[in-house]
Amino acid sequence: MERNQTAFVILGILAIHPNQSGYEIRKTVQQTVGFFWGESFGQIYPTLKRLLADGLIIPSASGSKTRMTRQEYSISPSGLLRLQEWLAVPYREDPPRDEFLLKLFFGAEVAPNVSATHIRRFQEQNRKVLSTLLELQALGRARSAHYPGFPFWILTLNYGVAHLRASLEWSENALAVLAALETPHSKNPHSEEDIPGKP
Amino acid sequence: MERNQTAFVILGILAIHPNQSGYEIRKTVQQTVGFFWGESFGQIYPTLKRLLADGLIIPSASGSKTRMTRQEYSISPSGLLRLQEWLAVPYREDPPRDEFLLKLFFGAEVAPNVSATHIRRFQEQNRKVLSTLLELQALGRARSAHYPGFPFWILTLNYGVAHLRASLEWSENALAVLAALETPHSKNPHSEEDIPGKP
DNA sequence: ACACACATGTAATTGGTTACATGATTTC
DNA sequence: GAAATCATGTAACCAATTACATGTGTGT
Repeated sequence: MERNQTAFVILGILAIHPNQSGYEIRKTVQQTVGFFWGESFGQIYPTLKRLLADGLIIPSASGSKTRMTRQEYSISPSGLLRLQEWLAVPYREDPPRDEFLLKLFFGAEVAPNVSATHIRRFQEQNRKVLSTLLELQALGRARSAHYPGFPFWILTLNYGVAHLRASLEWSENALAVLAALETPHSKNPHSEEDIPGKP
Repeated sequence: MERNQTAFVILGILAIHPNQSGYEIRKTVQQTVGFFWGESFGQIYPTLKRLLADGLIIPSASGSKTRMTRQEYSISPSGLLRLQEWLAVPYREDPPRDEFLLKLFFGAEVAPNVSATHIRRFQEQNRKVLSTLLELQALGRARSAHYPGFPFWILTLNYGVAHLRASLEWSENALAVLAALETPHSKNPHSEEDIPGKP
């Protein structure tokens, strides 16, 4: 019945790195799985309470870092079991919704330049994320290679990198197609561009 | 202020192909943008009513197909304007949430085989979708090449195909990595259980 | 003194799925 | 006459975001 995925993100993060506060958990999420998963405080804090009530996490006194008002948590044995249970269940694929592709799909209703603008933004965004992932990869190899989770982290990073590269390659071609749409072959004496469409 | 994306999907679909009922719209959505966008009846029918009340779509008598109880709609001039307006606005990127990657990321908490099972399922699923997209591509070239939207439809299909191929390539490698994890550095059947790399 | 990051929480809203309820038409 | 598909809607529920509210510690 458990649909609240936030609970499992928290459990998983605490399994890797215990003694974290809600604030820290969120930061960790952003820094590790951020490129394919997001969590908001409005979700984290209530879930933390529920996990505590269910005995899946346990409070741990803030040992050292700061003496600020904060509550740290660690995963409990039953929490780990719960996490492992969930990990064994087939992932559910939620209906994808990609607004970028949707706007592109309806591109014929507006000037080609509108779609080109979306694609250029998409390109920039992907380049940015790609560079941070590559940094993460380098950093990870230097810092986390001894963790048991390391091979899995690299796998997800590779996935991200592969998809970002596919996106970037695709967008080069897409921009070329749109440019050809804007300059129809007959009107312009200087243009001999043939449309990319590779077989 | 308009956050309800369903409205724009409907508008866009009706712009391409008028005189469709709610039922048909959903089918069209599935058959065209289905691989990156989903809509449920619970969302479509109320939205249809709202669009009608706002004058963005107009009822059209069911002309021919069947004489069943149904209401067909077409996009109105103001609806088309509204759609074009929306298309010009930068797409918003919703926080991605990929449960498959999340489970893989936490893979060290369970036996490698658990993750391998997820990946194999992922692989199968991707292969299926890839083959339907390739079919769609062929069908599209035969049937819809004369539509003004055609180049844009092809673009989104190409995007899908590129990503699915990236996923499939990645998963081959991922399975190899996991297999290597299960059999620690031993190509030799007579290998002794040796050091799991602790410096 | 001020800004910024740390830190925790609640309330309102919403976008969306799922299940429920109902019935007509076609096809085997 | 049973099953599948066509067809329309509502109600319950829920996960999640956003905005709001409040306060502490650190560095400049």
